[in-house]
Amino acid sequence: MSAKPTISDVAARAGVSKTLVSFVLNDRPGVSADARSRILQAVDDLEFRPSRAARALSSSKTSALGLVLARQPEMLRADPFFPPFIAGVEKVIAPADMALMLRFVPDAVAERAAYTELSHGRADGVIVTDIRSDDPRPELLARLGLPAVTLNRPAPDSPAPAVCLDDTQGVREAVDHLIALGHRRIAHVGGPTEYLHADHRRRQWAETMAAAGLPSGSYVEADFTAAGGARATAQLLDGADPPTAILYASDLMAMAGMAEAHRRGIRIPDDLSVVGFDDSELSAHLHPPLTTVRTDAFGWGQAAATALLSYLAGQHVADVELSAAVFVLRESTAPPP
Amino acid sequence: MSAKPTISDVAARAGVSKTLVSFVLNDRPGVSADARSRILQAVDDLEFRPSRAARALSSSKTSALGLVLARQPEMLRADPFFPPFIAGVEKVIAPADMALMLRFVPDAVAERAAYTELSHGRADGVIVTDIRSDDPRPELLARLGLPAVTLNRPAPDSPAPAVCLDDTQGVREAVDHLIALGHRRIAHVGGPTEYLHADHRRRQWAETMAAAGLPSGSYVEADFTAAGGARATAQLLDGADPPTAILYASDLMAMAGMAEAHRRGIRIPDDLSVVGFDDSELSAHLHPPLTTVRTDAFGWGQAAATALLSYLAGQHVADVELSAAVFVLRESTAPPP
DNA sequence: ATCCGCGTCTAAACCGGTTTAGTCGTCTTC
DNA sequence: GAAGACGACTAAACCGGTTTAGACGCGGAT
Repeated sequence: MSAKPTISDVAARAGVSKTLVSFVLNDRPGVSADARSRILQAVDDLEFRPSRAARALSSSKTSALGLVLARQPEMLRADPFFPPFIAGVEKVIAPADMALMLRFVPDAVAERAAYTELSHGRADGVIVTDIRSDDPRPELLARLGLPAVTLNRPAPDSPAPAVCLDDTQGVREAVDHLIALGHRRIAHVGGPTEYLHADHRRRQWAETMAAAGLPSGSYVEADFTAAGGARATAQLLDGADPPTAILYASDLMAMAGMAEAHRRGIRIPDDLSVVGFDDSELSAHLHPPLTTVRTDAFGWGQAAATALLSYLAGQHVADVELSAAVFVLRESTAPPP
Repeated sequence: MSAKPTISDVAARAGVSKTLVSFVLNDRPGVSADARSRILQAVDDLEFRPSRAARALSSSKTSALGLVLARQPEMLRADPFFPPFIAGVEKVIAPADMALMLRFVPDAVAERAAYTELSHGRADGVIVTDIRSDDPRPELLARLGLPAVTLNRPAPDSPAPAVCLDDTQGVREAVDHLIALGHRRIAHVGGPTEYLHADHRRRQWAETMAAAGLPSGSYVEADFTAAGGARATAQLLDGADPPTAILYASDLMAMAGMAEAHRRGIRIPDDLSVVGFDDSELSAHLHPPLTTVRTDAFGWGQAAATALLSYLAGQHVADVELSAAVFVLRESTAPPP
C-alpha cells in the first residue's frame, strides 16, 4: 500500500505527459481515442483520484460551497429547517462533485471571520440564510468577492441573486381561516424580530387582522425555543382578555404552547385554537394534529444550490421565486368557545 | 480593490523573503523582533490571509474534518442528535482553525464514495457516527489512510480511537423505575437494529426485564420517525395483552406514541406510562412532560473533535469514556392502572 | 516544392504556500 | 588568530494539479 498515485504516475504508466492526462480528466477535446483509453486504463489500474487540494490551488476552484449558521446551540437543537434544507443542497451539489463547508458560529464577529475564512480558498460561494434586518453580509461578501445567493431578498439592491419563497401567504390563509371560524382575539407568538422572516410573519398576521377590520391582537416576541414558546403562551393566557386563538412563528413553540394550555385545563381546539409554522415532522402526529404552515425546506435547499451553481458557472441568474408556503389544515383549530 | 495579496506581496512590502514571512505566520523561532514586527505590519496593511488551498497543497493538511451522514432525509428531519453534536464539534475545531466538511448521502455506495473523496485532499480526518453492525467503515478508512475517530467502539479490534458514551445505563434505570412502579408488561419501540446504538438499547431493555424476573415484553422495530413511532404504538395498543408502559428508543417516537394513545382515550401516565430517549428540546415542555434518557450530544461532539485533533497531532489517543446517559424523571410515568 | 492548417501531444510556467539546504556575519572558545 | 557555533536570513525545490506556448508530423492547397 504505497502512497497515493499522482497525475505523474498516471502519465508515466500511460506513456504520455501530465498535460494529456489532465485533458482527459477534464473532458477536453484533442486527445486521440487511443491515448484516451490508455490513460483511462492507467487511472483505473492505479485507482487514481486527483487531489482536491492541488486542483483547488491551480484552478482557484475549491469545489466547495459554504454555509455559515450564526445561532445559539439552543436555537439550533430543534430547528426543523436546516436538516432538510442542507439535504436539499447536498442533493444538488453532490452530482456536481461539490461539497459543503459548514460553520456554526456563536456571534456576529465570529460570523464575519467565518465568511472571510471561507473566501480565502475554502469555498467558491456561499448560501446566506437567516437574513436579518440591515444585514451586513451582502456588503461583506461583495467586498470579499465571495459569490453568494441569499434566501429571500435582504434589500432591493442586494447584489446577490435571491431565491425567494413567500412564507407569509400561508400565514394570511391561516389568519383568514381563524377569522372565518369566528375568532376575533387572535394572538401571535413571534420569533426574534431581527430575523426578517420572523418579522414578515408578524406583519402578515397584523395586516390580515387589520384587513378584516379586527382590532390588533396581542403580540409576544419569543425566541423559537420550546421554553420561550411556553413562556409566551403563559403570558397570553394569564393576561387580561386572553386570546381564543394563537398563531405561532414555529411548530416547536406551538407545541410547547399547546402543552402549556393543557396544563391549565384549556382544551385544544375547543377552548383555544392553535396554529404553528414549519410543518415539522411531529406536527401531524400530535394530539390533536397541529394546523400549520408548510415551507418546503428541502426544495428551497435544492433551488438555492442550483442557483449558486449556475451563478458560479458564470451565468446570469435572475431571482428565483418558489411556490409559496401552504396552509395545512389539521385539527388544532375550531370555532371559539 | 485589487486581487488578494499573496505571501510574496507581504514579503516584498516588508523587504524580506517569503520564507521569513512563512516562519512568522507559523510562529517558528529564528526571526528577529525587528523583522517580525515589519512582517506583521505588512500583513496588517495588506489584510493578508494565507490561501487555504495553497497551504493544503504544500503541507498536505486541509485543516478540515469530515462528517458523513448516511440517512434518509426523513430520518434526519427531526433528529435531535446531530445539530448539538455538530455544534460541539465546531466549538472545539473553530479555535483550532479547522472547519467541517459535511456530506449527506443517501446510501452505502454514496457513503463509500464520500469517504474516498474526503481522503483525497478534502479532510484530514473524519468522525464516524451511527455505527452499524459489521460496519465496513473502519476497514475502508484504514485502507484510505484517513484518520478517524468513532462514536463508540464498532469492534474490539477497530484501529480508530473510540469516544464512548454508555447510552444504555439510562435505559436500565428507566426500566428499573417502571418495574419499581409496578409495571410488568413493558414494551419497547426500537430503532432500526442495524444501528448498534438502537440494538444496545433494545438489549438493555430486555436484559433489565430478565434480571427482574419478568417475562420478556413486546418489541416493535420502528425507524425513528414520528409516523413509525405512532404505527408501532398502535400495534402495541391494539394487540392482545397491551403493555402498561412503553419505552421508546427516541423522544420523537415517544411523543408520536403519546398522541396515538390520547387518540384512543388512553391517558398518560394514568393508563399508560411512557419513556423516551434523547431528552430533546420539546420533551420538558410536553403535557405531561416526558420522562426520558438524556445523552449529552454537545459534549460528545466536543470530545470526539478533541480526540480527533490530538490524534491528528500525532499523539497516541486512548479511548475516551464519557459519563453515561442519565435517566430524567418527569411526569409521563406512574403506577399501572 | 513550399506553405498552411490541423490534430495530437509535450515542456515548462504557474497557482501560493512550506520546507530544505545553505549563505553570511558575528560571537565564542582554545 | 583560526575554528566552530550560532542566529538571521534567503534561494530554490517542492506539493499536484491546470494552463500556456509551442513542437511535430501529416495531408491538402497553391
